[in-house]
Amino acid sequence: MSPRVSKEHLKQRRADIMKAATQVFIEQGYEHTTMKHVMEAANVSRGGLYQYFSNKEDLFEAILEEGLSEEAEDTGFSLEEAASPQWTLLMKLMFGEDGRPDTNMDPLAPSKLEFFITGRHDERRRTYGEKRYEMGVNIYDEVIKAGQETGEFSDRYDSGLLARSIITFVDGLALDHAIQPEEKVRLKEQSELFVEYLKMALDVSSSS
Amino acid sequence: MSPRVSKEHLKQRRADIMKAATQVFIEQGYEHTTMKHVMEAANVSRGGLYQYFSNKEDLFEAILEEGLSEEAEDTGFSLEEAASPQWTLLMKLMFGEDGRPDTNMDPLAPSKLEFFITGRHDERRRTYGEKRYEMGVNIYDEVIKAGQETGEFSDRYDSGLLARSIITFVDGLALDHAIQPEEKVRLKEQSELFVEYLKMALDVSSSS
Amino acid sequence: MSPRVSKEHLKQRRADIMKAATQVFIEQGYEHTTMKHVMEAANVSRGGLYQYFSNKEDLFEAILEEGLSEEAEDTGFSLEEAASPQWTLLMKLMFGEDGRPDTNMDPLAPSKLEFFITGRHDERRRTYGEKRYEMGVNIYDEVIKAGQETGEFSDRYDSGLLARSIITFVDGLALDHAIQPEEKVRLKEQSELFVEYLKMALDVSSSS
Amino acid sequence: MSPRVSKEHLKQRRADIMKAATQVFIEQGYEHTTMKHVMEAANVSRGGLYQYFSNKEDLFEAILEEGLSEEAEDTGFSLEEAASPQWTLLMKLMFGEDGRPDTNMDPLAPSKLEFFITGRHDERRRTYGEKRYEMGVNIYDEVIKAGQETGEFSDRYDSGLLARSIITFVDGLALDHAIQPEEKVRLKEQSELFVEYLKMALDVSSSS
DNA sequence: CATGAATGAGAATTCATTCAT
DNA sequence: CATGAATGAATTCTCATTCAT
Repeated sequence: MSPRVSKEHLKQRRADIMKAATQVFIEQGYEHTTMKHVMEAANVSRGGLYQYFSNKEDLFEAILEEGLSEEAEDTGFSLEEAASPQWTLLMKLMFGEDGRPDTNMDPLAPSKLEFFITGRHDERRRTYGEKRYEMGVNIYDEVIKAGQETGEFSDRYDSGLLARSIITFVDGLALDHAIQPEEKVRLKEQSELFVEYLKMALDVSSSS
Repeated sequence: MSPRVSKEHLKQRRADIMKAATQVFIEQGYEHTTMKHVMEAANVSRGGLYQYFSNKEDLFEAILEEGLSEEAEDTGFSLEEAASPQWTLLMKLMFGEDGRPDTNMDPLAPSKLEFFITGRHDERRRTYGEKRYEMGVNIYDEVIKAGQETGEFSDRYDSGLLARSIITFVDGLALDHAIQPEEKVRLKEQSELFVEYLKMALDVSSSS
Repeated sequence: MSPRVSKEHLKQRRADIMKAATQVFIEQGYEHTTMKHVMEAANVSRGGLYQYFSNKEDLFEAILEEGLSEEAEDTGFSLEEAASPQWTLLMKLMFGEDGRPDTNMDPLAPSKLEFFITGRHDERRRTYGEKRYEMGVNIYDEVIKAGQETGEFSDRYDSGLLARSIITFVDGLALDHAIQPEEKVRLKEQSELFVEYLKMALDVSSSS
Repeated sequence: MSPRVSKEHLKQRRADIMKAATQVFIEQGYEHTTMKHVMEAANVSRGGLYQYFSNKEDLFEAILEEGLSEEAEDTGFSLEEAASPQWTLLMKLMFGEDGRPDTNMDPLAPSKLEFFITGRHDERRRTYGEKRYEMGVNIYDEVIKAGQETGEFSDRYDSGLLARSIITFVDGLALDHAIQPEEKVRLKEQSELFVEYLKMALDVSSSS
């Protein structure tokens, strides 16, 4: 009656496939990745792969969701550090735990962009993309709003709009970096510049 | 046996195909457009199409180039309006002839992003993309540098970096707008906000 | 190490699977039914299913056999009602216990037709189909022959041929009904008409 | 401007493919025939085949339609032979030009049955099947009705019902013959018997 | 030059069946 | 016996590109 292979094992297998697939997506991009690539990278048979994911889209979305929940964990953590100023929070949100602009980018980002951009005419994908966009906006919006309420930030600009501009910046950077080599885009410097933009818009003192 | 069809005619035919193809690319996106779509839209036979463009990539690049030269014309025009302040020029560069943020976007932009992003692992396409990026940076760079030299702009920030941040913003906006409906992205407001960022960074007085 | 599960239990399980499978076959047809459908309907694991039936064909044949033996029981019963005229018997054979044309059809009939017709090039299936056909012919043949011998029926036509024409009619009706809605085929009326044909051919007085 | 290959050639190619496909369908049946079989039999490449027929269903329907129009031609011919009694017409309709029961059957008939029976849950196919059934009924109905009006036939039974019984018989015979060898079904004799049924039902004198 | 039929590589997906646990 | 993960053969369909006419 009990399953031959433990639930753990199943989860593990699934996770393994996703891990291998992630690598493939990073290397080949979303469109150019075929299920065969994944099969080979994950060392699964065709049928085996389809047992876990019913198609490429499904597989990719699973990877996206995973990324999301990981982020959420990280973020959740951050938000608990209650006392810290909203500005610190904002920086952590944008640049990860150390809150400093750096040279790292999510290596899957280009494929994500691909996924959403090539699927922009697909109802399902579009909706999904919008949901994600909204979530992204909301996270930043809340932090900014909080800062504006406590007076830490100027409320000269609408928090939602500022939040959107952050997303725009992040997406634009991901896009450019997907195509240009790092040194052309100047990832870190641009990030620093954008932080300056934000400081000015929020009246955050430079010393922060 | 002189050519049956004049060079003019050929040029015209080519232009017609490009025009029709542009529409198709706008509607279907780059990846999802097939040569058949183009054939039908342009009313050319398969062979005919391949006579003018040896493949889809070639066709799309021709359209890109055309767009570039048109822009260049526009820009060239602007640059001749010598006396105007660089700020005005900058705005015209970003938002077109009237120099004001608006709701319009290049309708082909999403497909362009697609083209470069799905082709990021292709040597040829990548190089081409880099060239375009560089050109974009240069145009903005020059205007900003000019403004900084005349003292119209503060030189607190590196002109190349500022130029890049404009590109990042424009690309990010195009990307988000490709996926989200206009009202979610708030195209115009974001543009206005970004202009504020720039004003602050360049010390341009708000009255401009 | 006595068997953990009683023979009874096994039989029951088998019967349950067959019952569930029958439903599936009725709803989906033979070809379109997959073992997965059956698994789910019967609440058996894949392996479990294959323990009882080594493949889809096997499973379907089991169902067919069951149907046959049930019919045989019914028929056997009928035959024991010795005194009744052969005509009554014939009608019971064709239309069930009440011996009257009606609107009911074996809901599995379409799938049976499918089974035999798609498998007509398969040696095994073909042989099986022939056996069944022969059995069907024989049953009717015997009754008609009996009637002819007692003088109840005219012997103008060969009993085997008449028997075959009954099968042809029944099969034809099943086939048409499988595809057409009842009202198009006029199941009951056609049956009544066919009974008239038979009466005429057998010289059975209309009052019967 | 003018097509390289004449329209004739095209039509010919299409006809050739259909002819080859018909053979394959006859030999393998509808379900078991794959596009690859057809490709090989017709000596077309995959793409070539799909240029003419967008899938197996489409191909088969084309063959069906062709058969229909051929029949219609034949029938049209028959109907013009005005003076002949309706009975003769009826026999020609059932058994072809010579109007006599024989041993021939449409070799594609089994596949047709397959097509409709396996597709009985498909909206499109079902509708198509119903249309064909109706057409078949109508043809017989009209002839019978005509005969009844001129008094050539008894009008004891409803012409529509008689027409249906003919279809039922024809379908039943096709079905049984698809599975049984000819000698088991006794094609010719059954046909003769059915003609007797009809004669009795229509009061057609035996000498006809 | 133009035409469009033909090609065929490749991608996705489905399912019956096996087999280690 | 039971389980269900794994397998892989088979099939459908798409499309960029070529090439004979």
